Order: sequence, then C-alpha cells, then structure tokens
Amino acid sequence: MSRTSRRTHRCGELRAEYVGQRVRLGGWVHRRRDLGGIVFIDLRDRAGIVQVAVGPSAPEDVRRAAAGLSGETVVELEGEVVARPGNMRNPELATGEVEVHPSKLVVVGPAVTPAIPVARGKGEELPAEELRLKYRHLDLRRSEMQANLILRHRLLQRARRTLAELEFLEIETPILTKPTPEGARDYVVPSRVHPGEFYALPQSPQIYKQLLMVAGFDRYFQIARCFRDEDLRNDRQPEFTQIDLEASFIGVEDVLGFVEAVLVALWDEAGQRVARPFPRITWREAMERYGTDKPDLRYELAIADWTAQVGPLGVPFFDSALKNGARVRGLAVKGGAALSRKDVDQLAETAKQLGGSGLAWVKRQGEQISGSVGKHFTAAALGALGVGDGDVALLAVGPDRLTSPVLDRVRREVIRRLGAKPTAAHAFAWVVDFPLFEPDPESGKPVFAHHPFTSPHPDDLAGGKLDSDPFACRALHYDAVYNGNELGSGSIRIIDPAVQRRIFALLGLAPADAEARFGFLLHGLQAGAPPHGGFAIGFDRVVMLLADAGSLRDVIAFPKTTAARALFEGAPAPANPADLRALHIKVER
RNA sequence: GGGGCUGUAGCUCAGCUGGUUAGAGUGCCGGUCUGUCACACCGGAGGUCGCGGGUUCGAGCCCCGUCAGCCCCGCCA
Repeated sequence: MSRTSRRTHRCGELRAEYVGQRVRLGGWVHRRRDLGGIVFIDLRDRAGIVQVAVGPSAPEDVRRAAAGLSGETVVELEGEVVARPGNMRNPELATGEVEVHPSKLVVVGPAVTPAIPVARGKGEELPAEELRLKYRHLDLRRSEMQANLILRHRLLQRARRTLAELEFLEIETPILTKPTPEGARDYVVPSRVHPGEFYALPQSPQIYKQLLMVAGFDRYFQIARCFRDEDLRNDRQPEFTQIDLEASFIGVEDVLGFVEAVLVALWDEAGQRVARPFPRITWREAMERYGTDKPDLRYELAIADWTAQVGPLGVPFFDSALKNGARVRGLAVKGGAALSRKDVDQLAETAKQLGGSGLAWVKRQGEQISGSVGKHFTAAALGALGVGDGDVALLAVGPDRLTSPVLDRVRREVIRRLGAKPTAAHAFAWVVDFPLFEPDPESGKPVFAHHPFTSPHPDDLAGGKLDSDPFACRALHYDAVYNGNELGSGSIRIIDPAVQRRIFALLGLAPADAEARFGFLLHGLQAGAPPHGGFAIGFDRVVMLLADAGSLRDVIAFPKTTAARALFEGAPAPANPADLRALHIKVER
C-alpha cells in the first residue's frame, strides 16, 4: 500500500524478510555518519528510519552524492536490502536487521540547515515552544509528533465507525453562523453584502443539532470544529474539535450509553481496556468530597467535614470564620507525615493564592503532635478525624466556595508530592445532577450553569422550584470525567417552548429579545419536537490524554499560542485597507 | 484584566558579590578515517546577552518600561 510510482516501500517498513529485494525509497536524511571509505545515512519517513550504507563498491556518483548530503535533505534511492552481519545489527531500530545498499541515489529536495533540530541527541531538551511553533514543518517531522497525529487520525476513524455502527448520521452544520449573546465571546466575521452585519463562528453546533432532531434525523453526529474567543490554557485552544452527538426518543441512560460506547472504543483504539458502565457521582457529592466537579477518582483521599469535631477546640485560626457560619473541611492524609515542612508551607501558599484564609495542618508522629494548629489537638481528637500515626491533617475554613477549590488543589498536590499510587489506571465517572443555575459572582442573580437549552430536572420542575428556589433546581446535565479531566458534557434538552420561554425570562431576557435571538429554535420546538438530548466530547483533550502529551499543542498540527497567535503562518494579521472598505469596517486603535 | 516563570552563539544551556577579551555541548564549515548507528579525532567560523530607558567609574547581572513564549487566577453559557 505504501508503493507509488516513485517508491516501492516506506523506509521504516523494511524488515529481514525483504533481504535480497531491490527497493526504491524516498525520505529525509535524519543523520549521516561519514567514516571516510563508507558513509551511513539514516533515512527517515513517517514509518521510521532505515540505515543506508554507501561503501567502496557503490557507484562513483552515489558515493559522491552520499558524501555531500546534509541533514533534512530529501533523497530518492534505489538499491538492495541486505542483511546486516550479526554484530552490526541495531536492536534499537525496527529496521535494525537490515540496511540498504543503493545503486542510485539522487537529491530531490535539498534542505538548508534546519532552524531547529529534527534529530535530537539523547537527553537534549526540546527547542523553545516558540520556535517549535514557528518552524512547525520541522517540529512535525519528529517521530513523537508524527505518532501523536497518527493516533489522532486513528481515534477519529474509530469514533466515526463506532457512531455510524450505532446508526448515527454524520451531518455538517454551518461554520458561518449567528452571534450568540450568552456564553463565550464569539469570533466574528463581517458580511460584505450586508454592511454592519456579522456572522459568528460556532462555539458549538448546539442549536443546529437540536433542529436536526426536530427535523427527524433521529441520531446525528459530527466531528465539529468549534471556536471560542477566550483566554487560553494548556488544555484550551481557541479553535478545537468536538465529537458532537444528539439523539431523539431517548433518556439520560441512552445518551450515557452512547457516549460510553464511543469512549470505550477510543480507549481500545489506543490499547487501553476499560470497563462499562462508568460509576456515577452527583455534582453535590463531587464538590463535597473532592471540591471539584471533575474529581480524580483514581485516589481515595477525600475531603471531610470536621466542623463539629474542630469547632469546640477553640482554635483561634478557625474561630472568627466559624462565627460566620462557615465550615471546617479537611483531608486526613495517610502517610502525610512524610510531607516536609517546606511541602506544607508551599501548600499553604498555594491555598492563599486561591483566595482562602490559607491552610492549617497537624502532623502526628508517634507521641509527637506538631503543626500550625498542633497544640490544640490531642491524639484522641485526631483519631476521631481518622488521622493516625504518621498521618497529617490539612484543614481549611471558610465558605464552601473558597474551601472547595483550595482543598481540591491541595488534594491533587498532596497526591503528587507523596507519589501516591492510584487504585485504578482509568477512573471514568459520570457527574450528574448539576445545578441548573449558579449565582452571578457580581450580582448574585441566577445565571445559567451550562446553556439555556438544558432541561430542568422534572422533579424540580414539577415541585415549582424553578421560581421558589432556582439555585436548588437540578439540571438534566451530565459530565464525563476521566482521571481528573473533564472529557465533555451533555444534557437532555428542553422541548416545551413554554418552558424554554420561562427559562429565557429567568435569564432576564425580554420575550422580544428571546424571539430575536433564539426564534429559530423556538419555532422549531413549536413544530413538533421529539424528546432529545446529546453530548459533546472534547476530542483534542482525549487525544492529549491517550497520547500522554503534555499539552493540547502537541496533538494539534497547527495550534495557536496562549495569546491566540499562529506563529507559523503569522495570524492574525492586519487586513489591507481595500478589503476593510469592502467590508464597511473602520479600525480604531 | 491580574499574578508568576523564562528570554545569552542556529539549537540546548552555564555565566559567582556588578569588574579585563561572555563560555560549554551540539549543529555548521574545513580536514583525517572501510562498519558506524548521538561514529571518533584535529582545526575553524559563529554573540544587537529579546527590545528601550535608567542607576553606576563600569551592567549579561541592579531598577523602570516594553515585547514574546509558557504556567496559573479571572474568563471558557
């Protein structure tokens, strides 16, 4: 299959069974070792590396060409595959049993000295990320990057096949869409034909896929590119890929089943066997026990409420906060006495940076009890908290909105620093029963925790909580979590236009505004909408985890920097004045 | 928008308390070498110490600003 009109094999494919065959190869000069009378060339393509040997018996022109080759030059050659003598095999190379003796060798793509190395010495650091992005064509030649993108390809094919087998239809939706008032900032595209009007790039195909359900397509999926103009992170790019799906005549169980099928298939494609069904945890329990909605369940360490036990001890650190009705929550860390004073201080510093009052700690070693609040504790008091000999208690006080992020971070740090061994390699979980609303940090008013098309929990809707106690109202929303990473989220959607209008109203949207912004969805719902719901898997993140890559940038061919620039092609760039005029745009600086 | 780290040869890095001519490895150029596989050995070239300003007799090093990359908070319905 790798055969073309110009070559017979890929370099990295050759094995002992090819010995004696004449082959034609094309590839890049990875390294050259010139011993004078004999020259060895490591020739590289996407399949790997093979050694080419040009000795004294090679034709004169081949020897001359081989002597002049520089790194990263593209050559084509024709020659014989020869078995290497026993003591000259290279077990570190897949092709190490053989080498190629060329009778023809031609430079077809001369290369200037590469700005960053492709062949890297053992133990040599990667070039600066800035340079890797700027010279992406070179960085992408490295076997690690090739492996990542090849894995990405296989995962994409597997996702498609899995969903197609489940009778999902792959349907494309527009890239030029309508700006949305809620959610992330839109990337905006000016209209030439309609002065002053703009398209937006989709943050997700959400409304389109719901309309596809209204249209009766039943099961839809798409490998969808999505765009959000927000600040970036190590695991967030402005442009990213979702495995987006939606299905009709379903309930929560059906959607979770479909998504599990896809995730299990993806992990299988990467050689990882994982079990279904995934365990479930409510949002409330996740926040209570782990301080986060994406807990890493590979580790048992959990947050406990120690208000009742610690309150009466009269510890000054806690007292003033406790008067205001806050809680004391903490982690009883088995073997935590191994944490040094410096470790604990750094944890406390991290806690402070997250805006809490910091971190108190008590260490128990034999009869000795030490720590920032150690003198207030007895062995019995610690025992009641589950803190035994050799353990440490880490405590935070305050409102949950402060102690949860602190203890989440501290928990992850402690696990890392103690090198705790996980109870499982793969901890998938569903986080369910998310709240429908959360308070706006400034006004305290209800704002949507997810998107405004998520159905309220039917029990809470029937109980009238939507009006009486919106913050207690649960959503039919679910997140897939894996080893502390959010893989994606989904929900059952609202299909009753009246409920949808009430939700818009609760959001503070006047009926006329709701009509202007979401009229096309409301009209769809009025036209006979089947019960439906769906999910979106953050595909880049999945690839990053399965490739064991450190950053999303390592699994995207041409990613953006943290400032949303593309260093390779140099985007964004100023538009030329004539284009701007045609688009009716005046730029202010 | 806020905080932190980094920026010295093509690349990866070192550079002491502010003190003479800024170093190493690798790559590059030239040479020797018939079994290497990060070949070895000999020789050589290569620097706007990110950029701008300041302090100082003197700045790669200290101060201010700025740019870029990375990490975190906010943000990401």
